[in-house]
Amino acid sequence: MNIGQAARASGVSAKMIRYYESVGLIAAPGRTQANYRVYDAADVHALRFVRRARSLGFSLAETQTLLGLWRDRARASADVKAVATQHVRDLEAKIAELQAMARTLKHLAEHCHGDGRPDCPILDDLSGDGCCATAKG
Amino acid sequence: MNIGQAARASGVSAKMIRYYESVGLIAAPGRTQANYRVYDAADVHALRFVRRARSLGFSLAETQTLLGLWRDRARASADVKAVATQHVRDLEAKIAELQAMARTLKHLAEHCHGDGRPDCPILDDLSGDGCCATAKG
DNA sequence: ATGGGCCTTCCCGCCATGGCAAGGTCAAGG
DNA sequence: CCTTGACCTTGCCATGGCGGGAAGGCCCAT
Repeated sequence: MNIGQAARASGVSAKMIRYYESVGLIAAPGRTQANYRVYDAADVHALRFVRRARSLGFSLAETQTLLGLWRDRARASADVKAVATQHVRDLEAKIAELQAMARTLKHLAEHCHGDGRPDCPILDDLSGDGCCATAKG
Repeated sequence: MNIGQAARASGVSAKMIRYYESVGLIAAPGRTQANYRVYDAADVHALRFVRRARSLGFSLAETQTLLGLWRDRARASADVKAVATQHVRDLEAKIAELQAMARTLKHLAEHCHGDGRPDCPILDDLSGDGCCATAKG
């Protein structure tokens, strides 16, 4: 199986497969005499694992850890759970951060006329003038 | 006012001030004979504006737009509001994406024993095996 | 033998920022 | 005057995950 077929079978682009190999996330596969990479079903399975982990927002480093645990039949599920719950905490921290931005901005936008006049509480807030309707915090 | 003083006064690092100048976000300031950048209070005000916009998650491009509107006394507040509400939509889309990840992961983690046994629904999900049955690898 | 589709490596771009290095400048103190 | 140390200058490298593209090799069908 060439890299293109593995890419189509796994949903990971050929470019990314090479990249994952280069950073040590997946092992270097065998090569043909013409130096083409050769993949098998297990490789495709691992690539799909990576794709799914990435789609859940795990970094490549975390994905590498998970891949290691996946391959380790003697793993403790607690180790997997620790990675997952830490990532949930990271996600929730990021969500809270974005929500704070959105909340502030929505509040400011609500108080903006949104017409042809130049007066704008959004710009007032950004400029730090603290003029009329600044909603900080 | 040298760049270091402007950095301390604005909360934007000297490195970033130079970067913002290089990408055209802020205008190139005057220089001393020794080629040192010279800033005044208005520059610091603009830098604080940028810092606040960045802290609300606006990209540099959006920040540039907002800076232009800020400086344009004939602006229509509708233009500002449009940038802000679009950004709110972007933020909310990102939030929804992260929440979907967190939801899935929390669900999986809840069903993981988290003990010394190797069986783990998180890995099962990532490996695409399906839900609970296959513990073979 | 030629065309096209695949493969290879290598480099550049994104975004926003930090870090480091080599050199110039300035003010204070010995 | 000279040193010291804090500051400034430019420039390059790195991050994280990709995408794009160039230049060249390989394979298969016509």
